[in-house]
Amino acid sequence: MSRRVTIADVAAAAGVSLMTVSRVVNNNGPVSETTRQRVLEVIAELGYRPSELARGLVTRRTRTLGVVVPDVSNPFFAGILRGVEQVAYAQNHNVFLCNTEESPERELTVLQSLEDKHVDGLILCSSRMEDEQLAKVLEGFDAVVLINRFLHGSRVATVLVDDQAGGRHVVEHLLRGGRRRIGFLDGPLSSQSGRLRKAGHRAALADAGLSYEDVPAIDCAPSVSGGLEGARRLLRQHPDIEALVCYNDLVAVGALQACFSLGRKVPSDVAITGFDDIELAALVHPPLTTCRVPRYEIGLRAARLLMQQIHADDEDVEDLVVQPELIVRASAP
Amino acid sequence: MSRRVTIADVAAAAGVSLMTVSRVVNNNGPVSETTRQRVLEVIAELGYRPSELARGLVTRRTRTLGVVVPDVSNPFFAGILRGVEQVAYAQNHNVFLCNTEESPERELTVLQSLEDKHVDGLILCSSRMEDEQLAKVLEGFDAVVLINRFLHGSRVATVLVDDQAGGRHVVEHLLRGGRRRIGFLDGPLSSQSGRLRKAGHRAALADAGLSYEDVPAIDCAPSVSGGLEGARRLLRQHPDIEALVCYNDLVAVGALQACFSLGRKVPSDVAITGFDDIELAALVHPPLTTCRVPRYEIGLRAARLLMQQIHADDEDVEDLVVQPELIVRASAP
DNA sequence: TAGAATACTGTTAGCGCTAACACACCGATT
DNA sequence: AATCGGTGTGTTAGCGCTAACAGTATTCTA
Repeated sequence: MSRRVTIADVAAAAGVSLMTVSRVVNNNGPVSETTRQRVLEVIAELGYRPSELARGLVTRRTRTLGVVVPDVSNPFFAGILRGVEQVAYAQNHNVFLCNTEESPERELTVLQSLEDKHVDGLILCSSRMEDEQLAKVLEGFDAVVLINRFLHGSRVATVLVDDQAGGRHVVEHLLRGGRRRIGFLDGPLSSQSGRLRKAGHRAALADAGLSYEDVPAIDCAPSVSGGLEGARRLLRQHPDIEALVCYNDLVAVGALQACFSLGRKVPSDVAITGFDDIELAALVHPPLTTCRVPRYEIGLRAARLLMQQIHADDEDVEDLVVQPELIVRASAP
Repeated sequence: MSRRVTIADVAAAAGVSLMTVSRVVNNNGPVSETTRQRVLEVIAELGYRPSELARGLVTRRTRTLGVVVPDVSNPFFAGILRGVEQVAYAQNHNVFLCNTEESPERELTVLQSLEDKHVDGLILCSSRMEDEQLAKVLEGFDAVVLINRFLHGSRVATVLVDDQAGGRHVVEHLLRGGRRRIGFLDGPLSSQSGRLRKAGHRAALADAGLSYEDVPAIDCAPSVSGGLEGARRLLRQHPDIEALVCYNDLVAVGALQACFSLGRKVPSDVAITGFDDIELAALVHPPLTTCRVPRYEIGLRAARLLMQQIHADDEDVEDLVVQPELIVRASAP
């Protein structure tokens, strides 16, 4: 790479001062039409492009966002990231991506490095840090949006999924289909989403005059094998189950495999529902009825919220709750 | 955000010059042990962190990489990205992610913006740009690694998948299993990977004394529906087919569905193979025999190659060919 | 026609940092 | 005693850019 063309080169070649070039480039301040044309010509000729580094140092705007996720190769976060990058691109910003790999130490490290790089804003997904430490680190940023993480006692914009409504949709759908004896594969106890979805299940049952007390329910790992084992146990303990509500699509795929190995037909013997609507959900046999969490849209809206904060003068902070959508397929028609 | 602590604040508080602080921070140049300790104390007390922006401007190193992919939400690219970020993190670099959404114009735009941001190196996946234009744009970067794209007549480091070997593995495996009458769902004609895999198929058949001429083969879209349609047509035209070799796992899933709807048992009537080993491959029924493309590892190795270039003085450029691995599952035992 | 407003351009300073050099001080060498 | 080389520190300049102010020349107002 030969030396980059600088604003000084352009100024010299066009026979004007640095500021005149700067004014043309940034399109602010008055410049006569003839001068502007001459400068633009020289710029095109030399292929001048302003250094964002130097610019950022003086303007304190880097046109740069940070996105921190546990793991990009998780389709959920990849979808969010794509949404964020879409908005960033449309507004001439670039996106730093950082994986935390679920480690709070790494999370802290990457947040600091993003601060050192002077990002204009930060989108932090599913933070695993303690409230107090998180609040402190976030002070280093001008604009922040949290996704899937509520920070108590702090005015930070937040985007959340309405898991409770999603849980309710799923159960109501099964009840409408005439299934009364419903079993639950609840996923890991530690999951906040799981607890919220469970609350939604309970509410739907209560509305239908059913109690949650004697309902067959079991925790399981949020994976295919977790669903397989869990469903086997549940179906053996409660052979009268007509439907299985699963924590997410992976668990539901496991449940599907369990039904297959136990000779239970899906959906005629047992209906199955998942959650998230990952690609896989539509591709297994039978395809899964599930609750779609609009990950791309979450990314879009979080990024828009962030850009709003970046450009706004006031400190007002908006929150957002995204509604999941019931997707009916053959596993629970 | 209150004003950041600068090196001047530290220098003043410690009663030394800026350079002494700089020397302590960067651990270069001689500093007496007592001074070093005092400076370190002040740094810790004030919470000073050097501005990467200012540093980058003068050192011409931003500790920043760019990764350009068609679409992060494609698991293949997400896996690569994760590998790259892993290496970057380990070496204190940050990663700019850019999606091109398959648009050459957008690709050009993001490449320019990465140049403007002074990235130390670039990893470009599956570039859709013309050779000539690409070569020109890449001149703006000190270090470049291309993934899944060969650039003729230019010395650019490249990481490629050995698709031909992969294609060969798959067919050889089927032949070993005694299947002689093999059908091919070749994917889109435009795919370079597809052509290479096809060459591998042909070589394996030739080695077994079989000609490729009268072999049932058909192009199809690289998707589930493409595979479904293609397999239906192929199986109807050639009812004696014992195995289907599919362009990728999605096509294979479609083929699986086609066999199911035609009442052909997999693998007893028809064996099926995919390519890529996406998550889905292990989760359908029966699970797919496929060829694993190690996307995470590709990311790792591309990033290491890039870091090597960044730190090396010479202009030497290494290439890399990654071997796909045959994964045998129930769809073609 | 004086004075003010406007349009255009230039100069200066500085964002936060480090490279390069300058300098003072020490003990060791000739 | 003069010279050398090392060690620790400071000073200066400048990376590439823009904010803020300072001119000019021109036009407008009363």
